[in-house]
Parts: sequence; structure tokens; C-alpha cells
Amino acid sequence: MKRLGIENGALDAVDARIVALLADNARIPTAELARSVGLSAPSVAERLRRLEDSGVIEGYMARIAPAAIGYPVSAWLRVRPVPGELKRVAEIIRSIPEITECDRITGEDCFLARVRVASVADLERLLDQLVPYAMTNTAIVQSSPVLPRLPPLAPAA
Amino acid sequence: MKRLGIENGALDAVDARIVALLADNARIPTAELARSVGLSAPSVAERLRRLEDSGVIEGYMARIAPAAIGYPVSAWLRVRPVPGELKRVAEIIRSIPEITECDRITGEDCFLARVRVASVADLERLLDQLVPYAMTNTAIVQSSPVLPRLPPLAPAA
DNA sequence: TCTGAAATAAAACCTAC
DNA sequence: GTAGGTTTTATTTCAGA
Repeated sequence: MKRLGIENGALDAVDARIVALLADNARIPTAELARSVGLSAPSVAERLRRLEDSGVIEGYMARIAPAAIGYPVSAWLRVRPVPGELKRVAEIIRSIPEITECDRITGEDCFLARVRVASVADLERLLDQLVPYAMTNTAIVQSSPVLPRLPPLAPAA
Repeated sequence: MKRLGIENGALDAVDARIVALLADNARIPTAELARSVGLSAPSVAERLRRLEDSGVIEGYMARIAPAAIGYPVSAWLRVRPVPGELKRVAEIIRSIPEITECDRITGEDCFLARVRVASVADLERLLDQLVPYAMTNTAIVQSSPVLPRLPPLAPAA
């Protein structure tokens, strides 16, 4: 069977199932994956290795409850650097460990950053680091109607 | 040793290392975790079980390259429901599988949603589902200066 | 690209300390 | 929390189709 590269957006049905299962529980043993997809363990192990090597699977992470590790407050920051300070702002963002995720986006705002903090006072201190070089807009997270999930996986035709 | 619950935001040093290791690679075998933290395997297995049961570890997920599964375009949607339609909008958001994450937030906008689509045309079709009940603001993701990561883990004193 | 067999390694479970 | 022992499972490697 012809195998398609990462840009094609098409996995065969078995790979799609493997990916979906791992997206839901990254710690299932390979042997159990094999049973679920109806192939032998070595065969699934090799598919896994290929999915990793080709970049389809970027890695495996534990989801940690932020409140459990001292960060009960989450917020989203929209960050608009003042003219000429984009690079410096990007650098500051990367250097703040409480910023756990950040995308560069189109539109008025340049960056959208997720922050995890222990308190609103900490949030204030964090924002102060950006104030000289950027305008910010902060929105506190109240709840999460959609938790991280995969979009639909369409197997190859 | 007294073990603290999820709300305390304090793990002992060993649990903190286990959590950090798993956040980085959720598929490390328990035996290897044990070697890394200098405890026996059964002991680490029990800590793991407790971290899972207490909700510190919410789960394990594979990170999948969206482009590899057919979604090269990512965008953030800020969604402001028209008065009286908040619940309906929340329902629509949950029902759209291309919305892979959504937080309810404070401020003018009610929801912040991450969408993964195959094309801008698909994005348009997606937005059309919300148009009757909400005002939306869309920002396309250009790059990700900070990939998902853990905030600093402070072990208990 | 798959299966199946064999060897190595690890997990799960137990008891005693 | 460790140590030891046992059973069950999983991983890896390789031959062969």
C-alpha cells in the first residue's frame, strides 16, 4: 500500500484508529492497541514507529490539572506589541513560564497566550512584564465547554 | 507522609518529577520512571495510581499534528452570543467537531474556541453555523511561539 | 506489510519487613 | 516505602510468507 506523507492528511483506517486511541489514552500498551485494531503487536509497533517518525504523532503528554500543581487561575491574554517591539515581546512571552501556550495570530492582536497563575495578583505581576512593550487584553477562564479533543479523523479512501 | 489533596497545589519532590516526566513523555514505562526518580517500581506505580485517582493527572494524550490528519488551518474564534442565546451557542460549539477546544471567558466575548479546518472555505461554513446566534471574530494561527508546556512545578516545602 | 515464535523485559500482585 | 518472589503481559527481534 502506498503510504502518504504528513502533508496529505490521509491515514489508512488502521492508523486512524491507532491515532484516535492514543489521543484518548496515550499510555495504552502496544499489545492492547494491537488487539483493538486486529493486528499483531509487532505490526502495530512498526506503525507506531512510523507515525512518530513521520511527525503525525508529535509526542505524548500527561494532562495535569493546573489547580493541582498550584495554578487555580487560567486566563487568555491577547497581546499587541507596540510598533517595533514584536521580537522583544515574543522573547518576553517565551521567557514567562506561566505562559503555557501561545499562538501568533492574524488580526489586531499579534499573540494569543494562555497563562496559568496562582492568583490574580500573580496575573498582575505577569502583565507588568509586558506593559512597557505591548498592549494587553486579559480574559479569565470561567469554564471549559470543550476540553481538548481531536477533530474528526477521516481515513483514506 | 501526609499527602495533600488536589486543591493544595503542592506535590512532594518525587511526585513533581514524575508529573514533569510524564508531561513531557506520557509513554515512559513505569520502570524507567522509577529509575529516574530513584525509587522502586512498585512504589512509583502506587504514586502514579494516586496521582491519577486524586485528579492531579487527568489523562494522557498523544499530540497529533493537525496537518497530518487533514487540518492544515488553525484559527481562534471569539464568540459573543446575541442576548438570550448563550446556551444555544454553547450547544452549537460543542456540536462542531472541528472546534477542538473552547473556554468560557470573562469580558466582551463569551467563548474562545480553537478550530481546526482543512481550508478557509471550511472555516466559512463553520462560522455560518454560528452567525444566526452570535457575533464572531476570527484570527488565523500563523505560528506557535510557545507550544503547550507545564508551568513551573514547585515541590512542597 | 503482515504473522508467529522465541527471548528479553516489564507489569501486577503478593507477602513480609 | 523496600525487598523478594511469582505469574502474567508486553516488547523486541527475526524468520518466513
